[in-house]
Amino acid sequence: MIATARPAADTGSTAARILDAAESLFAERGFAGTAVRDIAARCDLNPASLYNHFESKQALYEAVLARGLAPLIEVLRRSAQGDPGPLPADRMIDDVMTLLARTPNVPRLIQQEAVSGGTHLARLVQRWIRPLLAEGVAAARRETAQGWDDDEVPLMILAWMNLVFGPFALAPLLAEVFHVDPLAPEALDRQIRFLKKLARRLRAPDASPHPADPRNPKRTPR
Amino acid sequence: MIATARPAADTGSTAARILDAAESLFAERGFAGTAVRDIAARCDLNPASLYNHFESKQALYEAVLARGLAPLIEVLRRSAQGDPGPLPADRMIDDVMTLLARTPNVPRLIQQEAVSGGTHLARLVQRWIRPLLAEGVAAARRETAQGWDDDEVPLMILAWMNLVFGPFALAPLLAEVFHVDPLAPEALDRQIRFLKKLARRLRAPDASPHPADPRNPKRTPR
Amino acid sequence: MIATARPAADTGSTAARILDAAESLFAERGFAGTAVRDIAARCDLNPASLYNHFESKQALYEAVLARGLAPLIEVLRRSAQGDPGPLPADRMIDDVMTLLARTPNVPRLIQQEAVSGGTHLARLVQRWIRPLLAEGVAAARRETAQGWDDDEVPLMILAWMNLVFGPFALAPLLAEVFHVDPLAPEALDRQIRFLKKLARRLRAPDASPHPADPRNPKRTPR
Amino acid sequence: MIATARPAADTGSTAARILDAAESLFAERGFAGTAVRDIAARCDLNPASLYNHFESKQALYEAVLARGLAPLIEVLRRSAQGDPGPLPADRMIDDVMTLLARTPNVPRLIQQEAVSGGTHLARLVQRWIRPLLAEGVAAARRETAQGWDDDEVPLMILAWMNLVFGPFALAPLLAEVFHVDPLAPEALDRQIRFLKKLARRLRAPDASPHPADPRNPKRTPR
DNA sequence: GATGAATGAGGATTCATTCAT
DNA sequence: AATGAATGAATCCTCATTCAT
Repeated sequence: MIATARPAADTGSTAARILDAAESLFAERGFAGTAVRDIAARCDLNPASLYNHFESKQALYEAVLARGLAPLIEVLRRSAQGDPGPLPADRMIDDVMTLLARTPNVPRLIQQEAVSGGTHLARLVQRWIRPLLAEGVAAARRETAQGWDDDEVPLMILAWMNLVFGPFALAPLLAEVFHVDPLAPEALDRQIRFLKKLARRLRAPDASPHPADPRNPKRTPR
Repeated sequence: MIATARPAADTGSTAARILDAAESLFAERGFAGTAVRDIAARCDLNPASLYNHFESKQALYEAVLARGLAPLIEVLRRSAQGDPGPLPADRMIDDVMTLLARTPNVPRLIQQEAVSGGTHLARLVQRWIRPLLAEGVAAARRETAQGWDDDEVPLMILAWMNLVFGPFALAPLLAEVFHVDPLAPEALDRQIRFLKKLARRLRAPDASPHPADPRNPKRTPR
Repeated sequence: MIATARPAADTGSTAARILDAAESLFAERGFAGTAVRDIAARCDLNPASLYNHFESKQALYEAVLARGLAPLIEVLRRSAQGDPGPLPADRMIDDVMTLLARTPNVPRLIQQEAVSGGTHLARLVQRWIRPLLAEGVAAARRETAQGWDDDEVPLMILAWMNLVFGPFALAPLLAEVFHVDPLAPEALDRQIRFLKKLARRLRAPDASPHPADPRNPKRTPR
Repeated sequence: MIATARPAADTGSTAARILDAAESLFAERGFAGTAVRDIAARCDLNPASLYNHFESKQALYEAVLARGLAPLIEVLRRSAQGDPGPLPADRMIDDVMTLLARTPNVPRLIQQEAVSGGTHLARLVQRWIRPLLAEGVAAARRETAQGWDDDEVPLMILAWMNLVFGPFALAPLLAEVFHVDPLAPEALDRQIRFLKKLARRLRAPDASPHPADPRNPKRTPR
């Protein structure tokens, strides 16, 4: 099993309890795979009651996205706008990963939507992904400017999006493969350190790849 | 819309036509979101006919996975076992990306499953992901040995998995954001070149641009 | 058509209305032959509504059996435990037949199950038939002790089971053959009198069968 | 499990194999509960092939009934018409039971139909039950004439029908209850002896154990 | 005579949603 | 705000049957 975070807040309003239940289920099973009845069951509610708080399954889904994505954008914005400091990328990694550690369902929700390309996607992109990417572009330009062409920036953004979201989105798979919880604090710490190291290397100019490649000295022809 | 490849197969056997239709739909909408009726409609078949070829929706789904993943593992294996040559990672990137360009649904299928953590996941991992990772580990160890600790290897594998699958899996999102088909040949070429450059940099020692860099840069109080 | 009794119950709760509809249909057509949709139609309900009251067709079927068989067992028990009196069998026949006259579907349900030997049978036997037979055995032993061996008791029980249930279970056939309703009060009265007479004869020692057997001893002329 | 008889004849024509498979399945599960596909599977045939031999499921069902019932009527007729002998009922019991022992599915088929009262019933009655009863009436009149009123004859016929068919029809139930095969030779022998004893007693005048017996013995107040 | 593939009708059940209470 | 009951649409799947091979 995977740590699901956001544990105590659920004792709040009914709407919040519903959002929590819905978030985890949507993250697990996607929109189509989640039954309203199951959301209701998870917060000890009659399915009908749910409609006192949200107009429809669709509306609930969008509320879940909004609640999950707003803080992410906010963090990105603040992280990008703050005092650049010596290592802006490092701080951004820290900030974003720290946030995602508390809302690990968010990357899964995005991934689900991104893969699906359903009707929601256009809206998702318009309302959330674009602002999110805008922040990313600014940061990326500043950070990885060394040795990267302009038309490589989108690829770099996409790469970082995958590098950052991936470990969260694939958490169920990783848990199954390695039998450890990839969302445990120490695992996340390791991931953060790894990402920083990675960022450092990407910032560097290329290593002269194989000057006199000791690894495979004599290219034996076949 | 996104290029879906495998166009000519439609003229093949009925079973192949069903697999094609199912693959694209499962990739788009996931298992739960795909209706058997829609699969049938997409290959001009009565839903009942489908059951002459596959025992159930579940069995069809697994056949889709098998057909999609077997070549991927095969390519990885061959790419890893072949003559290493001077730049094994480059060749692997070439091989894998070339294959995925022809079967762009496969990464989406994996991503869908990986995120969901459903009942299928355990089987998927056991039968497909583990062999796939095994090949990856071998390659990664050889390639990225310079300057990476042993316990960073799994993270590196995961990172590459995300870097390689990501552009395919998120193709719908990218198409929505950039209004270009990320699976078009030139886009893929650019992606391949980008990944190779990335691999080269990761192979290099750190640029260590900030020699006196303490571990945690979050000094600046907010 | 055959009188189906239990007419007023329709005004009862929805669950009771469903049970009534299901009982008559299961009795008529058996479990497999009965469509949920038909049950729903018979009580002016949407098929889906039915699932608000019973978990499945199977569960509904079992509820029907329970409702029908519990009173039968109860009557048998009371009839057996009561003051034996001079003619216990007669009273038992009265009691059981009177009950069955009000729930004529019950013998048909049992017969359907008994003949089929399906999956339900084992449960039916365990929960209902065994207790039912237990009462029967006690009664039979007391009643028909005269002139019957111990190992004939099970056969006697079975015989009476057939004699008592048969007229109800075969009611549709009898109606078709004789063009009268075998469940009409006067028909049932005649049946009860017949069974009592039969019981009386079975209690007697054998008639010296054919003392000086001319083919047909005393052809009492008609 | 219950002995199903008719073992070797199946090596005959395909049609006979189909009839055998259909007979046992119809007896087990009734008409509605039996799938053509299952009949086909039981005789290692493609469902489509079945239609080379029978026009429809319905036609197959009727062929099964015809094949099963014709011998029964024939035996009854012969048994009734033959030299009456000293104990005509005994010989009839012998004949019928011996036949049914070889075709134990027949009583189950009749019972299934008789209970159901379906569309087939009318035809079944017209073509098979009436002739069958006609023979029965003749025999019954001759045999049990002593001490039975005219209007009791139908009841007597029905009673005997239940007594004779019951043990076969309820075989699955009996097997479940007593954990013995009620169709085993020794069980059938016992049954035959029991029926003969029963017939003898029914032929006798009442034991009239309670000379001053009021109609309703339920005197004892509770 | 046998079969694989195809199909319209119907099977039970689940779905999101509504509404009176 | 909460719920039990109701429902039309849709779910996956099975059915008896047909037909070209």
